[in-house]
Amino acid sequence: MANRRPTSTDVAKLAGVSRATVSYVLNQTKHQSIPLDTQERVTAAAKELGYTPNAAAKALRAGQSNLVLLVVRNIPYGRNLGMAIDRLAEQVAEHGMSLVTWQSAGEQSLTTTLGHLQPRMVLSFFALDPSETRALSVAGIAHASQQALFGVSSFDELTGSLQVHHLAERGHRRIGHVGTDDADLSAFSGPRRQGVRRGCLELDLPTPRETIVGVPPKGSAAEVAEVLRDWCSSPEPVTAVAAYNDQVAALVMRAARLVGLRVPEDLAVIGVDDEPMAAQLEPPLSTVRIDMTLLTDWLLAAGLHELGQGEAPLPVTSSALEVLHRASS
Amino acid sequence: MANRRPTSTDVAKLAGVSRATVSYVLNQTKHQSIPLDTQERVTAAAKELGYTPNAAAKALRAGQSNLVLLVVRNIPYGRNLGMAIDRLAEQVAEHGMSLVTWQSAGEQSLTTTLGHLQPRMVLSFFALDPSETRALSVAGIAHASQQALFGVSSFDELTGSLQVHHLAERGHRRIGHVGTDDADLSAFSGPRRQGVRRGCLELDLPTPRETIVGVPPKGSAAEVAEVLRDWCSSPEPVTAVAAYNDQVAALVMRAARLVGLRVPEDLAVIGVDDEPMAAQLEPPLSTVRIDMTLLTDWLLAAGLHELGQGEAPLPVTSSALEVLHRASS
DNA sequence: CTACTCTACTTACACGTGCAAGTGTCACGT
DNA sequence: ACGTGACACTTGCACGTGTAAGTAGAGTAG
Repeated sequence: MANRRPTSTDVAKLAGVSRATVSYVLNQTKHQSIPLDTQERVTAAAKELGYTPNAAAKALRAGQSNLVLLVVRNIPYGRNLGMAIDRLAEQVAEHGMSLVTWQSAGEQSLTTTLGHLQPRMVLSFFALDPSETRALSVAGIAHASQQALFGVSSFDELTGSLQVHHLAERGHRRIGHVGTDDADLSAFSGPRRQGVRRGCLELDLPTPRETIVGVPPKGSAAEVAEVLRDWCSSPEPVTAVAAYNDQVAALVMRAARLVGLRVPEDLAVIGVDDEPMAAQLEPPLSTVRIDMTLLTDWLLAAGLHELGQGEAPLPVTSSALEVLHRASS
Repeated sequence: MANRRPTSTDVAKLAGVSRATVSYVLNQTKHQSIPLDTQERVTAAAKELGYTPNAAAKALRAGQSNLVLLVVRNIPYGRNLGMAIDRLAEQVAEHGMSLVTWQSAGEQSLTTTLGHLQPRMVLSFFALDPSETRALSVAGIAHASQQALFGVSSFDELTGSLQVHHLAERGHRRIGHVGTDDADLSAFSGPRRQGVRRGCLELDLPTPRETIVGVPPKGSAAEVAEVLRDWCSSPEPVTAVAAYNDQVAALVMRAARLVGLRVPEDLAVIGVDDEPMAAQLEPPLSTVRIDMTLLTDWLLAAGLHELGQGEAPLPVTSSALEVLHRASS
């Protein structure tokens, strides 16, 4: 008892009341009348001891915690996602809960963390494993993922399609897609490539040329240069490239310089993400900006709806995406 | 009982043993001998019901949780930090715990989250508020921060100093520092600027010129161009710029182009962070790479030491920093 | 004087877990 | 026949909390 954290029993003793009274005062239980001076005695005692309720005991008693877990991947997210998380944390706090983030590494299982954490709600940017989803529903944890937002064809597919539509508007017909095979990014890279294909189909453009490169620092400009040389010297040369993201797009621009292609005259380039540095490239990079706050708002609303709070949110559709036209296209 | 998650009591009933036996089997308690067939019966029952122990009850009983909280800021961290977090999560898992991340937004108080989460250990990249530190020690939560690593003069101060040393080696004497006043980054921007000053002192260089700019997209190349024009047209012109980070450095390079300064001939530029795009800029950007994994390793070791596990780690000092010389300097 | 209501509490239980201490059974040595 | 010890369990408590149900005392109405 020398140095353990104070419990509500300690507060009760100090205030000269029973533990139940302490609980009623601190939780402001409605149907229980407590005179003001007692309330003050209790709160004073709590403050003096620096009492904070034990979260584990609270959660055990309540049968649920006050935690919201946001699941992300090791993606090169920049300030955009960071700000969206801040906003999400604030909104979660307004509901009396706390937001923490879990980043899935390769072999780590979400299940273990869920066991340790026992959150009330899980939000994720991508679809979880079936086994994980099952674990969630067994445990009675609300769950919302971006996947649900657009059904099978994910949000990322739209970005690819938008890239193509933009390039086509600028008069391009033969499109190349530079994707990536990075394992962490597979949830995004597949749909984005698919979106480029779909965009070409929608606009009656020829099937896009495609290649794969590692996201920097894995991929090198030299290997991309090789591909560009091939694409642009063919009888029907590629005149525009839709890249997996801004980093790959930067790599493509650098490769173009190596090969002697001018951007955008000989080759237009567009990325995805609007990373802060994209506008500082030479030439400044056109890109598709994803409004993360719309996505996180949707995620939270969907999660709350599953908890029985609030309406089911309307689909966000394309309002979360915006093509930023800069000098590279 | 229709649809609640199974408890160890349910497992016990199904296996035809007492709850204690279940506990002994599942926790593999050493000093308790249980015949193999009973063990199998219990594990089979647990699997059949999909039993996972209730984290809250476990934490309550044990007096501590299995969670490690990593506190970060809304910083434009790229893949570097992401990979370091992955690694950290793995190491934490080896100690039977789970890692979650908390991102501090402006007004959010860490204390509330700590109350909801009750982690066993808190790791942070920067110094916490005194009130937060106090809350941690009252609650008996181990805590390690990068601040402790270098005492008052933080790690980030070294980056600034290294930038100057590199530029001086390349023959530059009049250095300019382009910092930032972004509130989220104040923990880093102050020390880095201080480091640049210290570097100049150490090498007997003139006091560096200094300016402040918003990190993109807040800051614009035009305003930086204004400053550069001033710096480079003075009788003792600035010939090299140490930028707060790569994003600001990119802004500086763009501004240089606007003013007609060639990089690196007229103006050398170096950043910090080695963001993936830095190498794709024109010219490729010199930068100071921070080895995040060394930092997170240190953090974890320090935290474990506070928990009474393992030795106190040795200071990392400068081995975590590396100047990457590219074409911009 | 009795019955009843209202206030201001207190008592007591339940949440699910880990583990110390206890219990019954059997084999073995003397 | 009688300890003795090993085995294979079970019983029961404690962790800190929220809250339903109970209660003592004061006040009020009949």
